[in-house]
Amino acid sequence: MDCDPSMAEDRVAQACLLARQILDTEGWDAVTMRRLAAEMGIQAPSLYKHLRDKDQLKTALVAAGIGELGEALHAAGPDLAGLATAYRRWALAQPHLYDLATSGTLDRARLPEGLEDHAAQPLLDALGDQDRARAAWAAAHGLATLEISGRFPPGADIDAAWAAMVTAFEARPRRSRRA
Amino acid sequence: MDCDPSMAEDRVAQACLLARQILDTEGWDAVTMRRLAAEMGIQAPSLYKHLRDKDQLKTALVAAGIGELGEALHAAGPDLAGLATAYRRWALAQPHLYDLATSGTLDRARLPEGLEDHAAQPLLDALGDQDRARAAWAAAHGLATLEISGRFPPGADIDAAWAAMVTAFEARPRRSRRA
DNA sequence: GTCTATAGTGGGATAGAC
DNA sequence: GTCTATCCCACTATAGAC
Repeated sequence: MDCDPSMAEDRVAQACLLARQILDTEGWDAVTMRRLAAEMGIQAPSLYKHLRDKDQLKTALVAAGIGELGEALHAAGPDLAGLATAYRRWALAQPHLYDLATSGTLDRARLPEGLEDHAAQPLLDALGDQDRARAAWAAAHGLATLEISGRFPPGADIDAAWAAMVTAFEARPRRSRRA
Repeated sequence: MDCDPSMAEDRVAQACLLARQILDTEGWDAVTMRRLAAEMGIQAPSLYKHLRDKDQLKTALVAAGIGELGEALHAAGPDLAGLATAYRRWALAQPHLYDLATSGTLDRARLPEGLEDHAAQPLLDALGDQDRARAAWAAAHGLATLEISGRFPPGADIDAAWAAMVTAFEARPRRSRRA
């Protein structure tokens, strides 16, 4: 299942797009089957003729989020500073989808094969090896989530924190990267 | 309000300790007013003679979490590697409390004054300036949350990712730290 | 494919008697 | 400070008629 707008006459795609809309503006808790149905002009139980359960919807949104974030990174160019900016910008532009896609457990079996790897590829290319790439990904994720949830203290210079993260990971590690 | 065990005859402290216990073993969703009351041997409505609402309980647990994490960092010694290890160990030892204390919005007005600053002090000392300290804190937070929620791919070397983070932040930045 | 009706579950919180 | 009785809310999901 996906949320392709081109097939919006399909009830499934319609529900998915609507869910995305509600998610973006009000968060996942606001996405209920009753509300989806109401806004589609049908009764809630009728949704279950099209969707197996609510989790199917969630999975589709998570996949869309990971995919879009990956596209943003692929479009950003190879240097770490640009990747960080792209990552941050995408996360802040749709904070609820970012949270949904990156928090909590992930049922990899229900996601498209290779989706995560493809999204992470630009970071791997920029950092040189898996371990540094994972550390940098985690750093970006930490900064993004803390910024989204307003966890930095009121006067904090968040731009500078992102810049410090980029600086830290730009320096080559002591031992040369694996051949 | 706090969760001091020494005053466990107090209903408030009793509820708080019990909540902590349930949180640690089953997560925040398992902490319900009904269940707390049941395990205390009273009826749910009676809880509201002692607690204003459920959020009061949550705030106390969040404060306890931040405080304990801070203690772990203060006990760890000054070097970044040791701090990272202490951070990771504490987070993994009580993942549910860690999540509760670090995810979602934080109502600073209801937290003890200076609690966060005190907890963050060791990182500030180790990193030299606020921006690097915030970046490193975010990196540790990202690694911890991703590890707790099982977000790293099955074969990932998580130890190595933590080590790469420490290495990245150990190098001094290009410009000398502010005098 | 839609409807009505409803099951089943869970939650937070309040009123008022004792 | 405890109780009983309840209210309110919300949700996912199913059964069966049309």
